Amino acid sequence: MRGESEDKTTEIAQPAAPRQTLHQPSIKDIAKLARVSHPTVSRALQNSPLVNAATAEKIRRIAREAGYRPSAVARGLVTQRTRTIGLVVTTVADPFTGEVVSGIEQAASDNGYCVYLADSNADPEREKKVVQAFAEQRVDGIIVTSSRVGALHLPLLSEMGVPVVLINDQHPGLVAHSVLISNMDGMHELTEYLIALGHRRIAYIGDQSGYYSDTERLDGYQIGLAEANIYARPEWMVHGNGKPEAAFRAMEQLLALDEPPTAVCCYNDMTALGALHSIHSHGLRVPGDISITGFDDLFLASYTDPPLTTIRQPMKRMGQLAMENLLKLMAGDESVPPIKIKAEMIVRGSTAKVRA
Amino acid sequence: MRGESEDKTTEIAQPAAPRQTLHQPSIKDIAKLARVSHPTVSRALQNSPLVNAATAEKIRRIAREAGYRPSAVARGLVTQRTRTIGLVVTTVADPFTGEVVSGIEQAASDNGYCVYLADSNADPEREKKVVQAFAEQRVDGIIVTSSRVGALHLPLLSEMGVPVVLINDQHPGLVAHSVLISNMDGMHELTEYLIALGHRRIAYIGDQSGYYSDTERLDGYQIGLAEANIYARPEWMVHGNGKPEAAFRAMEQLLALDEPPTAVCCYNDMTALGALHSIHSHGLRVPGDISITGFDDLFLASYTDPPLTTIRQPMKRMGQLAMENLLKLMAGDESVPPIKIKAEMIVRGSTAKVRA
DNA sequence: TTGTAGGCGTTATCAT
DNA sequence: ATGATAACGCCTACAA
Repeated sequence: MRGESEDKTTEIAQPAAPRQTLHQPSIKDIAKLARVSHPTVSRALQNSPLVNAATAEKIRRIAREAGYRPSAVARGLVTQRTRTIGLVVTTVADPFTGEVVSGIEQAASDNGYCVYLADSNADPEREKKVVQAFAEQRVDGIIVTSSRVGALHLPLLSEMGVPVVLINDQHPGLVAHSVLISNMDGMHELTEYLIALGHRRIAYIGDQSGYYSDTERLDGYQIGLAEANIYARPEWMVHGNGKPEAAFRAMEQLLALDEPPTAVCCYNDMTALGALHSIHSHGLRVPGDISITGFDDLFLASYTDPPLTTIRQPMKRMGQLAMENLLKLMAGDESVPPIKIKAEMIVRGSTAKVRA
Repeated sequence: MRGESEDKTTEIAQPAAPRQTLHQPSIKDIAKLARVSHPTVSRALQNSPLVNAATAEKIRRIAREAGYRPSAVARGLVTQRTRTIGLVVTTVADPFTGEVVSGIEQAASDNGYCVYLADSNADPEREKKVVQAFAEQRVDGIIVTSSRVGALHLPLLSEMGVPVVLINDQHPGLVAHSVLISNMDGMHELTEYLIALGHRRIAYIGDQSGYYSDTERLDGYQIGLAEANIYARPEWMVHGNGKPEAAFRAMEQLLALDEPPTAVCCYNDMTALGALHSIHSHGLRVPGDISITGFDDLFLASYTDPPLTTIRQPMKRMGQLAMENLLKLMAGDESVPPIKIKAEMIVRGSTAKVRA
């Protein structure tokens, strides 16, 4: 039961007490309750050693009882650091991105950062808008995942003067601090594996052309073939867009060839999903008639029929690593190296020896 | 080519120009450049009619050229509105949640709101922490999706004094403004459909017990059976946890029965995925030997083998609706009704007439 | 150990 | 139509 008449000091003509709707209490309210000055409250709440232990404890108790929450916006204004990062993705409604975001969020939260999420929908205009929004929110850093338009706005990004980390960017080379998977090695390994299984007619269903990850994976595929002295016939290399529907159509093309491939490397698991569908719809069997490989090791790669041989990307971990890199950068560490993730092949049921 | 020597007015002994690292320009910098006062800049940038059209245009031009971005944090401090919402999910790395988040983000962004994303990992402690973080960020509103712990912290939420919208909450009834799917109707429809196909031994693989959506779906299933005068044998009703692994085990139980079911209603698509796996591993066929139904209509439901008969939840749309409701609430509209989404059955290949 | 006095970058309320 | 001036809630000197 604290007294009600304690504000004698400021009692003189309080100009009709603005009668606020009793919002969150401010630091001054707590100070008044604890009969100390606001700076003391501030110090106590930050566990500063410069404040008497007993009063500090008392202040903390009072603050707790009053449900006091320091305003991050006021703090941000004075400290010029918001402890906030911006995260821009092409779309969260994508299993790969979802995992990455989850890893980032966790690492951010563990380190006292809040994350703004923005979905660009792969639309350059939208991406531009969200970056500007982040600038206005005065985020301390930015992470961009799998951007297909990143290059366009890197000037805009750098102009903000905050560190930027890119994950699997499709137009790399412009920003130093990124996290990426070794696309070439991964696809190379898959191709070698298929060749070891006796395959000779091996096709590749890619992403849209012009993207970095597709180019790298295609390289890995071509190198694999070249090393085995197999001529990579142009009609073996077709394009999808990273989603099943387009991959379905691409696979149809391959099946229509005079000599269809006995194995198909797909740009990613989603592409493999579409390819599987096409093959099944022709009454053919995987891996009996055709072997299929994916890339990513999405959750669903274990649950396709048959389960996919693929390359694992540690998506959650990649998110964490990106955030950790960003933390270092925000702390002023200049020597943050880009991170290259090693590809790991996961062999499952979608690949087998070529039919005799 | 603007002159370099134009700040005559303030040239007198600028105290050694703090030599800031040339951060973002402030409204005062723009004011100085435009030779007006900051309030005028503020007005011009808000397209206030109270400012001369010509000078307004000039100010806007200068601001643009200087790359000026008004600080949302300073604005938030004075206006007491951050145009920011908090979004707490159990995990983004879940296709269902991903879609919902995407819908929310889009609607938020379209209305000038930024969204904080927090991943509670289904951990009550974490969920509590993120809500507190949101409180400190002074978000204008909060959306919680599929919370399994929501009930625990609703007091905490309401204490913040901002509107809260729940999506498919597992402990409803405590907050008025939510978006949810008609679980019972959906599962009822599926059950009726299976019965119409001649099935009599129909099982149900649920979520963990105690959750609202599971209870409702179980109800729909039981009512469906009851209406057909089929006794729902207790051993037909088993529990998973919404994920494939647990569903696999649950399905194993069902297959071990003396009289295994000829059809199985699964709590959701993920559960159906596990059930499919189990059935296939026994050399049985879907729908030849057993019919299977899912719930959600995730992307992958079209790509299982066979594709799943299921109930569509318009996830993205639900996210949009939730955000739109929140916008109304934040605007002070008291009469925002809860939204109940109608279930829509999608018939695909995983269901067929019972074997003769 | 504590209190007083700025100031962070806006918007809002007065004047003029 | 524009300019002073005062908040907003906090932190950081500096003073006591």
